This record gives sequence, structure tokens and C-alpha cells, in this order.
Amino acid sequence: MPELPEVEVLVRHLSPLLKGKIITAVQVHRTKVLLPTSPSQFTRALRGARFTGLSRRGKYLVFTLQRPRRRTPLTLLGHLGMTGRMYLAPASPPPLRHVAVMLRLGRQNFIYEDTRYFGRLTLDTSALARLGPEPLDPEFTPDALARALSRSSQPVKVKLLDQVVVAGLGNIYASESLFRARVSPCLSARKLTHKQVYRLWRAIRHVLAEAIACGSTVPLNHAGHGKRDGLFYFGRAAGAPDFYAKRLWVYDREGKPCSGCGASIKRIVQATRSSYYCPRCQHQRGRPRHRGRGKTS
DNA sequence: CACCATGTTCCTTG
DNA sequence: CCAAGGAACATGGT
Repeated sequence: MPELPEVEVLVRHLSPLLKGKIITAVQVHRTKVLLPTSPSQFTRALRGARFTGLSRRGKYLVFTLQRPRRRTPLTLLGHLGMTGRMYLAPASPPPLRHVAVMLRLGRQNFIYEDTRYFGRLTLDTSALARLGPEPLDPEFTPDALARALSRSSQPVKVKLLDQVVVAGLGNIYASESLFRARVSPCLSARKLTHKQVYRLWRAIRHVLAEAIACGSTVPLNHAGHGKRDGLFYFGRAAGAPDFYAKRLWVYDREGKPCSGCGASIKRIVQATRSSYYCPRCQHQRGRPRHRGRGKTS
């Protein structure tokens, strides 16, 4: 469930539910997700602490807590990796398979489960310092994007996954943004024209904002365990419409017709990850490769 | 069995 | 020192 929009929707969901709750017990089932914090350090710091706030930075959840008889607030950093979920559940739940950490909050539990354990729930916040601009904040300007792309010869799709370029974009929305901007994923980052950068900038913001709006509208069930939950990041409540997946124009649509022109959507591998695009709508064309010395204008 | 999967970090290579 | 490429992490679905 893990790109910026999904995390944002989760944060909005959890924030009011957590506020004011006090952690009465801590259970660590997977030491790995705490690293480099140790289990004893983690447990000691959190027991007795009260949730005061929750926000998002890139794909990270930033929890703030207040500890008894302490002035400085505590920051807890969460990341969902590929398969992480965080939700509140009744204190006596059915046995769950991949619970990494459980925090008891009176009659409820805050559960972080993660089948692949790629995610994090840790007191180490150093990862935040390595993030680039928030795409929906004013600091993210067309110029900032242009500068970030200008020094890389990597394909633009690969560069967009670099969290220094823009925080929170992942494999799905990178493809979706490029489609919306009509820019080929293969184009070298530094070869985009100003116009292409501008279109990409607008596309990124549009695509992310739309996904947040969509997730905020769909009835969600973050604790849900549907097997078919793979590609729709928010667990859908029973009976909810499937228009979330339908909003994707190219991702995971190899061989299907482009909704713009009808051409077959292509899948390619870049930096060991799948990219999807329409070969007709997204032309491989940016700055001219060489300075023209011929007759063209 | 083979290949695929929403992410990040670390190591090697150039 | 830096950029780029790839493997590793761990588990499950198709």
C-alpha cells in the first residue's frame, strides 16, 4: 500500500484515532523493522507515551508522542515498505501472521504488520534528512524539478524514483505521471525540454492529488486482509467500487489499449523495475541529441 | 518451477 | 568523490 497518496490517506485516517491514546504495552515481533533502534530501547521509550500528532513526509509516517515527565517530544518514524499495513484493532484479535510490532492502547491495539518486512517503525529519523521536496508543497516548483533532473543521464522514469528529486513518488505514480505528461520513460532526464519538465511537474501534482482525493472518498478498511488487495493500496471496504484500480491509465496494463489513442500499452524494465507507457502518446523525443548543423530551422 | 510484486539500502564498478 | 547498476532484504501470488 505504499506511495505518497496511500500514506497520506492512511495518515488522515489514523491521526484522529491515535491522538491522545497512551501506549500501555509494547510487543516487538520483528527486530528488523526497528533498526537501528534496539527492542529494549524501543520499548523503554514508548511505554507510557501518548500520541500527540501524526503527519507524513514522502512515504514516511511521522508520529509524535509525549512521554511522562519529559519535555521533548518523541518522534517515531514509520514506513510501509511494499506490503506494510498500520491500523487499529480490538485488543483481542484473531491471530495474525505477519505482525511486526504491536502497541497496546487500552482496549485497542495499534498493529504494524508487514508480510515482507521491508518497512520500518523506528526511533531513527535520519532517513527524513535525505528526502527531496514534497511534491504538493510550494517548494516543489517546475524549476526545482528541472534542476533535479538536469544533471542525470538516467532515464527520467528511473530518476523520478529517486526520493531526492521528489519525495513520495513510487513505481506506479512515476509511470502514471509520465503518461499524463506525454513523456517517454526512456528519455534521459537531462534531455527533457522546459516544456516537458513543466508538463511533468503538473502531471505529478495532478496525479498525486487525484489519488489522494480518490482514496479519501472510497470507503476504506485498512485492517482488511483481502487477497485481492494487491494493487489497490487502500484496503477497500466490502462492496466498495473498484474505481481505484480503474483510475490507473498505464500501470499494470501491458497489452491493453491506451485510453487515449488505442495503441497497445508497453511494459519495459528499467533499473530492474517495470515501467508502463504508451509508445504512441509518449514519444521518445526531448532536446535534440546533437546541435543541428543541417537545414532544420 | 519460473517470474512477478507498491521500496530502500548497500556494495561494486566505472 | 560521484553516478549508475545491481543484488539483497522476505514472502506470497500467479
